[in-house]
Amino acid sequence: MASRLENISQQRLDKLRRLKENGTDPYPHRYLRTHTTGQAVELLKQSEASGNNKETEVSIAGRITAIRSMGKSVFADLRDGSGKIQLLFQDINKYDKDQIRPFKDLDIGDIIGAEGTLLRTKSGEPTIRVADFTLLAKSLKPLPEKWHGLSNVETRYRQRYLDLISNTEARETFKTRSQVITAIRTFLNERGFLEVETPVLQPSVGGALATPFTTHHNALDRDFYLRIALELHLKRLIVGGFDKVYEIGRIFRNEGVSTQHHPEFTMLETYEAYADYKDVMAMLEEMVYAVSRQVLGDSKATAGKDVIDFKPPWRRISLRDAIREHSGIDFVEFPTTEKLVEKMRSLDIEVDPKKNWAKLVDELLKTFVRPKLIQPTIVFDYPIEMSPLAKSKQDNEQMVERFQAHAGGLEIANAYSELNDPIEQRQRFEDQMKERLGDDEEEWTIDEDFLLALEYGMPPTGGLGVGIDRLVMLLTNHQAIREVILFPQLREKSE
RNA sequence: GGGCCGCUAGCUCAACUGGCAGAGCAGCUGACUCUUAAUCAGCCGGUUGGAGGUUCGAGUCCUCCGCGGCUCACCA
Repeated sequence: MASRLENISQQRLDKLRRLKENGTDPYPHRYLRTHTTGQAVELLKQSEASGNNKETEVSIAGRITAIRSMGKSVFADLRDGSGKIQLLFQDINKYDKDQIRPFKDLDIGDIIGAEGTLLRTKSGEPTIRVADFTLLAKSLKPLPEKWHGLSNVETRYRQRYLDLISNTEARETFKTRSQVITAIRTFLNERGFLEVETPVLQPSVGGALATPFTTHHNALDRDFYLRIALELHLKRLIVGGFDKVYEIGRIFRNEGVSTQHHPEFTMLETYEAYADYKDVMAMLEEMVYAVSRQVLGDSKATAGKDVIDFKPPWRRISLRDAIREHSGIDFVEFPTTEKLVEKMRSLDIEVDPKKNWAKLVDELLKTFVRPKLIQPTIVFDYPIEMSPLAKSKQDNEQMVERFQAHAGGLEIANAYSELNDPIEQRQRFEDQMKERLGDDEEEWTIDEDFLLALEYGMPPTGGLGVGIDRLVMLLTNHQAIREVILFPQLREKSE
């Protein structure tokens, strides 16, 4: 027995065959439209405002999303990238004979071009009275339900095009995402930053502590890693004399997937010579504020039950004070792993015995502090163990000039005064490798070329990393990173 | 990887403590010249994610598997 989908597809294939037999090309090459639907609606408003009673002729093109047949008159909704407009096929019997057959074979989902005159129906709907139309692409599959749209999460991700056709909210989210990136580029370009592109395939990974993806280059017969950060190459460019650089690029981390993590995501990193982390704080505030106003038209964004206001200045609190405030633990009083573990256990906090002191501090931040940071908050001054690429504070060798910005309970930015002492940098890399991989230097992957670059001299520099996906989540009120990634990674579905 | 939840027509959803798998939309046929979730009449449409099991009888209970969601773990 044929399924319903097979029936529908067969019917549409029959229509396709009929159209071809009658000389209609169901997939022609181009169509000359004079207006988008949005422009057509605007044009109608203008001519109404000017009292111009002459009927304006337009041609538009898009997908038919609804058909309402009234007998001799038929209404249809047509949507393009700018919006939608209603079509009126009035007294279809008056159409040319060779148009009637194609008209009868039109389906919801087909893409057509239509020309005609603008009018407003008595219920006020902007409409084009269609004089002639052209089939531009025959659709062979039924669209999701018109009223509820497509709600199955898995299908929305696997067939994002259906999500975009059916769900206004999805369209808006990804338009916003695009606008956010444009606004960031505008902001940075106006400040004299140079946008650059650096390698995705790298012989050694650095700039973050994350598990990389590995791949293989056949001709060179060697393995490469997909980058886990942009940092080390951008700082080479600072060495090279580009004083302000940025990159907006995809990075890859071979780690767990969650509502806040995705194996490939988009990072903005900026580096500015002769600046320090305080300059970066100010720039970040201004940038997010500018982006919010440009994209949302407001400094405030709704995030679940909260309203986040990005207007500077943001609250600033040291990591030590933040953890003390929210967990009651002053980590300065517990300067060793043993003492900190003891203190945490005394407060009934479960402690992973594999974690070192820095990781425990990080856990305190993630568990007790971050979820509370709804309004934009800059948490600054981190222990040196957590930050191998950051410059230590002048008055305290154990702390570095680093901050993370949080909003809506998410970490949205990480920044520091860049360590530019090549000897100290090498030492920090080696300490880090020992910590992670032990004394077996064969296992270490240290970016020697980066260290070499530092030896030529890098100016004092302020660096910044912003998770674009998370920023977009905040600005579009989404709680899952997959909602702001067009084609999220999913397991293959076997038949 | 662990825990919990989910998967029924193309889409959105029903189906009591195990008892004939149903509706709306979409589609097809017909009526209707300003409709807009059009309306009205009729019709078509199912491997209930997959494989086993229990039972007279399984969408429903059990086991295994697949995919997804949430959550924990992981995560600079």
